[in-house]
Amino acid sequence: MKIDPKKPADLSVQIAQSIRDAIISGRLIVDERLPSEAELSDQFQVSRPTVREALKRLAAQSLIRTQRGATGGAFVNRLSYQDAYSQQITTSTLLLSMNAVSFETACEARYSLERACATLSAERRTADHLATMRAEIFRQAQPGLTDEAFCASDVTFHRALVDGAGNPVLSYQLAGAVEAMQPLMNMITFTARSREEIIVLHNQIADALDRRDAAAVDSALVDLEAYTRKLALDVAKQRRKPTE
Amino acid sequence: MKIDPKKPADLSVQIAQSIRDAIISGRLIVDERLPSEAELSDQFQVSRPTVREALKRLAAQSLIRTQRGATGGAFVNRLSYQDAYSQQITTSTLLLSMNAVSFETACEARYSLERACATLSAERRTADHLATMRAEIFRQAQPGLTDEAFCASDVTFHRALVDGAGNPVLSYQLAGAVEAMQPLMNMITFTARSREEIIVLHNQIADALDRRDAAAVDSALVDLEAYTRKLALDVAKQRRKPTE
DNA sequence: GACTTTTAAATGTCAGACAAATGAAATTTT
DNA sequence: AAAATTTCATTTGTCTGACATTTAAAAGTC
Repeated sequence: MKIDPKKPADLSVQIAQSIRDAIISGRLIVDERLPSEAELSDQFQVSRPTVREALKRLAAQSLIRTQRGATGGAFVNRLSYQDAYSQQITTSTLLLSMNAVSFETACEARYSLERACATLSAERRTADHLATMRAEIFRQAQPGLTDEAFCASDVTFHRALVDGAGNPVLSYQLAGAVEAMQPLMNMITFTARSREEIIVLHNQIADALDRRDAAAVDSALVDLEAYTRKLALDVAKQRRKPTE
Repeated sequence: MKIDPKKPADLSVQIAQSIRDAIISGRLIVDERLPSEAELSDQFQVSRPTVREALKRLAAQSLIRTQRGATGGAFVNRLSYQDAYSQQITTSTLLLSMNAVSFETACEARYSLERACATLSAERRTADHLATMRAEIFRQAQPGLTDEAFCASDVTFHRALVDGAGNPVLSYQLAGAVEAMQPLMNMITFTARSREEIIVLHNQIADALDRRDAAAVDSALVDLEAYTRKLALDVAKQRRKPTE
C-alpha cells in the first residue's frame, strides 16, 4: 500500500481511500486486523496523527472498528444490516431536511417503494409480522397517545409490512424511505378523526395480508397515500391562513 | 456546546456527535462556518488533534467540508443528491459483498423497486430519458464490447428508466439498489446470444415507455428479471461442474 | 486606479510524549 | 498442580507545541 506524496488531495484522504479500496476489493477481509497506527505511519511515511485522521474517517463509515489494549488495533468491520440501516436513515433524513424535499415527493417515493414490497409481503408474511401489525394498530387506537408516539407506531407498522417481504435488502432500502419521512410526518397533527381513518386503512392492509390478497393490500396503500397527502395539504392550508 | 468529559465514549466521538446533533437539529445551518479548530478545542476543553479527528468523522459523512486559508474553516455542507448517491452506493455495495447476499435476493430487491418506478416513469418520462435509453441500447449492440462496458451501459439504461419517474428521492433510493448489483452482475459472462435477448427486452421497455404503456413496461421488467436470474443460475451451474 | 507584495488566519502535518486499556505472561499463593 | 494475583508489553487515546501550506484581505507601489 502506497500513496502519492505530492499530487492531489490531503494525505489523510489518500490514506483513507487506499485502505477503503483494499477493503472493497477484498485485499483486506472481514475481522482482519490492520497494522498498528505506528506501522501504518511507517508504511505510508506520514505521522501518526495523519494516520489516525484517516482511520477516523473509515470508522465514521463503519468500515473499521478500533479496540484498545495489547491485542487491540483497527479491524475490518462486517457491515451489519443494522449499521447500514442507521447510515441509510441518517443520510436520507439529512437529504430530505437540507434539500427542502416536498412532502408530496417524499410521500410518493415512500409509498411507491412500499407497494413494491406489498406484493411479496402478501405471499411471504409470517404470523409474526401480522401479529406485530395488529399490535401496533391496537396501540394506535389508544386514547391519549401523543402524535410522536402515533408516528413511531406507524413506522413500526409499516416496517413489519416491509419485513414481511422476507428480503433483507428490500428492508434495508425501505428503512431510509420510511424513517426519513418521520420528521415530515411529525409536522402533521393527527386528530382523533384522522387517526380513526388511518386505523381503518391499517386494518384493511392487515386483513388483506391475512388472506394474502396482494391486490387489496395495494389498493389500501393507495388510499393511505392519498389520505396522508390530504392531511399534509390541510396542514399547509392551515399554515397559510392561521387566523381562520 | 459541551460534552461530558468522563462518562462513556471517546472524546472525538462525543464531539462529533455533539456537532452532528447541532446540524441535524438545525442549530447549525447550511453553509454556516463552524468555529476554528483552535476555538473548538477551547470550547470543548480538548486538544486540537482530538477536535480534528471529530471533524474528519463528520467530513467522511459529507456533513461538513473544510477549506484552508484566511477565510477557511469547516462549513456545514448541504448534502447534495450526488453526495447521498455515492454514500448510498458505497454502503449498499459493501453490505452485499460482506454479507454474502445471494444473487436472487439482490435481484429481487432491485427489480421490485425498479418496477415501482416504472409506472411513474411511463407517465412522466421525457424525450431525454428515452433518448438516453435508446443510445444505451445501441451501445449494447456494438460487437467487441467488454462485459464490464456492457454492464455499465446496462446501469445507465436502468438509471434513465428510474430517473424518468421524475422523483429525485426515488432516484436516490434506487441508485444503491441498481449500482450495488453491478459487482454481482459482473460475474456473469454475457454471451452474444444473451446480449441479444437482453437488448430485445430493453427495446420492449423503451417502446412501452414511448407509448406510455405502464403495464407493458412492467411485464418486460418481469421478463428481464426472470432472464437475469436464469443467466446467474447458469453461471452457478457451470461453476459447480467446470469440466462438463 | 491597477497591480504587486505583505501579512494574518486558518487548516494540514509533524514529532515526541504520556495516559489508559487490555490481554498475556510471569509470579505468588493456596 | 491449580488458581489467583501481579507485572508487563502493546496499542489506542490524548496532549503539547511547532512548522508548512494555503488563501484572501490589507498594505504598498507604480
